[in-house]
Parts: sequence; structure tokens; C-alpha cells
Amino acid sequence: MKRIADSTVRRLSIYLRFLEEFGGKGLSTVSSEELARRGGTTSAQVRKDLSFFGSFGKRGLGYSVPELSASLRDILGLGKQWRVIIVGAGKIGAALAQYRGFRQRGFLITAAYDANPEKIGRTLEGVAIRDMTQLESDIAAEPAEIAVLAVPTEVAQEVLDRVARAGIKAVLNFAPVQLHAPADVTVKTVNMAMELEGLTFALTNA
Amino acid sequence: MKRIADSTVRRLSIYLRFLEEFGGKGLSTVSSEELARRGGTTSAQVRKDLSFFGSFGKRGLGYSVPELSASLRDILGLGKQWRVIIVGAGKIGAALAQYRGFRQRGFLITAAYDANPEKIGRTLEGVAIRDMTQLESDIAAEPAEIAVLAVPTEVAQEVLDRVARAGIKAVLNFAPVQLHAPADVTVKTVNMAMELEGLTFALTNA
DNA sequence: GCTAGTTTGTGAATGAATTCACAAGCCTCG
DNA sequence: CGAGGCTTGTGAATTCATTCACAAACTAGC
Repeated sequence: MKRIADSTVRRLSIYLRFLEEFGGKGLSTVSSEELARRGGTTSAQVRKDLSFFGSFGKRGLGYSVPELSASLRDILGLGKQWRVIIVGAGKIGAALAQYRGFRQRGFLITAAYDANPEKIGRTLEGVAIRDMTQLESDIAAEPAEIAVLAVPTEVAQEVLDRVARAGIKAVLNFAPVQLHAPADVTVKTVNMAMELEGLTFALTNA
Repeated sequence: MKRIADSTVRRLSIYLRFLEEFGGKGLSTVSSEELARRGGTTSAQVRKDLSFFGSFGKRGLGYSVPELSASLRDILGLGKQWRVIIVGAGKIGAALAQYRGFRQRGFLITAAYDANPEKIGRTLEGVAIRDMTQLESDIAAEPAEIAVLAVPTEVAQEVLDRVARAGIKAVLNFAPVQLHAPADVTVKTVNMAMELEGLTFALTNA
């Protein structure tokens, strides 16, 4: 399969969100122009993005909202339930655990981990907080596909190495640091500090 | 000034983080090769990125860690203190308020807002939570440069419009929705849902 | 069933970002 | 002080992403 750009996948995600909104309003078709306007891009971009995966529209008419929604969910891999573990039960871990979007999109949080003995045994939104030392044996016993890292920057790389060795192939990292992983492990980093600095750069060079 | 790509600014942010780490370890010079390795890019990319802003290295030797740190801080606009308001005192707002990186980098949280009467008057990491209705008058009385939006998706656009009208030119948005702002207002969105879908896409199309 | 009016899908053209490759400059050592 | 060994800074080449532009395909109205 031809390599798909990250930017394309991110836009698909945006389109899907709008399609779901449109579907909720009972609209049955939508044009690339409409999707582009709401998503802050161009209609040609929308059509090009979709064209990588097939032909979903009807010329002269546009796209069927339910059909395109279903196709995008499929392309993005949202058709199945994904099991997620949260590593780090601090404020960020807690905010994530209660985030509704997780469940809505089919993500199931199966476990949370922390190194602090005071937190172990307590629960995070109904999920028991377990001891970090159990990480490997737990994953072996009850696999998960995705690990969310909400740990201090200093230990993020080490924790990534551990979850990768345990067989997890997808990691969402919240530590503001560039992590290095084997080629078969996908890491996405949500780096607030970087975004903030993008803002101060813009403010400074306005 | 020539337009600088977002990707370049994000990398500068990464380089700065490493320089600070290196500085802490007492290292005095660093090569583009070393920065590239740690930042997951190439040495040519590092040099090109820096070249947009000037000439910071010494041929044959590399870059002075303290000098390049200072230059990058300057370029990124981290030389001054920025005042930040947090709109939305839910879990995400709370996680942000306690985030150490804010203060470390010179960001000062001056106020927090919420629409829920139960939260108003309480404090978030030492910052009083105020009523959303005061937003405009507060900003007029005590300006801030940056607004962080940690509000429900449904009201994010409306809140953005309000802070933009109040004169704020930089917004960090945590609602998983594409926002539309006037050209002179910079909006950066941290969209966890999108990153997660990037992961499931990778898992599905591996 | 024909015409007018839309909107898609996609090669080709353009534009942007990254990588290459090498001259120029600096340091060290003998 | 000159030679050897590095590393930067940067045009040129390449790769990647976006935009253009238009034929093909569909609907609706008559």
C-alpha cells in the first residue's frame, strides 16, 4: 500500500467528526466543498485525501454521510474495540481516564499504572491503579494494543522501552520529550510545551 | 521576514529542550549531528532550521550550548513573561494549571474561568476560578496574551470568538474540533482524538 | 431522452520542505 | 605556521504535499 501522509490521516479524522455531526442533524449528503469549509481546507484537498482510499462519492451529488462515515471509520481502524492502558496516574492520567471521547470511539481503558505506592489500589474512573512492576506480566496475561504515557519526562523513554518490549505497537506520549522507538512501534506525542512555543513565536514575530 | 514553517518552529522547540538538558550536564558545545540524533531528524535539517534565523555555530566545532539556548529562547519569544488565562476548570484545566512546564518557561497563569457556579470562587493551583461572564471585563482590566481553552467541544468556537473579540491573539485549544479565527489570531489545537486515530490507522494498516 | 447544472476523481502543475553535497572556516597538533 | 580533520552554512537537487483544471458522471427538470 502506498504510504499515506500523516497530514492526510489527521484530516480524515477531522472529516469524520463533521460527518458525525452532520449525520446527527439528519443530513444525508455532503459535498467536498462543505467538508472543506468546515475543516479549514480546500475541496480539492478533501477529494485528493479520499482518493487515496477509493471512490466514495457520486458525481454531481456529493458523498452519502452515513456511507462516508462508515468508510472513514473503517479506514481509521475505528471498527473494532481497542484496549488501552494508561501509564501514570497523575493529573494528566486522571484527565485522560475520564475523557468521554475514549469510550465513544471504541477505546476501552483496561488498566492504569503508577509507581507511587499511595496511588496503587485506588481507582481512576473505575479502573484500578496497579503497580508499575506488574506492567510486563499484566500485558502478557491480558494484552492491550495501545499505551498512553502520562509519566514524568525523565522516565518516559524507559517506560516506552518497557511497553514496546512487552509487545505494544502504538503509544500516545504526553511527556514533552522526543522518544525513540523501534520502527514497528508507532509513537505519537502530544506536546503542549511545543504548541505553546509555537504561539509565543507567532506573537513575537507578528 | 520570510515565512517560517510550523514544522521548523516545532523542531526549534525540541532543540531547545535538548540544549537545556545538555547545559544541565555541563556540556559546553554540541554539533548539529548530536542535536539531530536526539531530536529524530538529520544534521542538515538542524542546520537549515537554524539558518533561517542567522549563523550560530563555529565551523569545525559546533554550537555553544548556552549561546544557542539563549538565541533559541529569543527566537521562540521565551525571553519575556507571558500571561495566560485558562478557560474551563474541568479535569483538563486542572491538569494544565498544575503543569510545571508553564512556570518554568515563563508563563504566568493569571486567571481561570468556568461557567459552573459550584466551581466559581474556588481555586485551581492558587489561581481563583472566576465567572465566565467576567471574561471580557477582566481581560480589559488586566490583559493577557494567551488563552487556553479547556471547555466542552460544543462551546469552544463561541469561547474562541469571545476571547478574540476581547483582544487575545494566541489561543491553545484542547477541544477536539477545528476552530475558525481571524487571521491575526493564532490558534493551536491539541487534539488527542486525532492522535489516537493516527495510532489506530497505523495499527490497522501495518 | 435531452439539456443544463452540479460535483467528483485525477493527471499535471505548482509550491513547500527536506536532503544532498561541498566550499569555507575553525581548531589542534606537530 | 602549515597540514589534517571536523563541522558549519547554503545553493542545488530531490522528494513530498497541495492546488489547478477539466473530463467524466450523475441529477433534475422539461
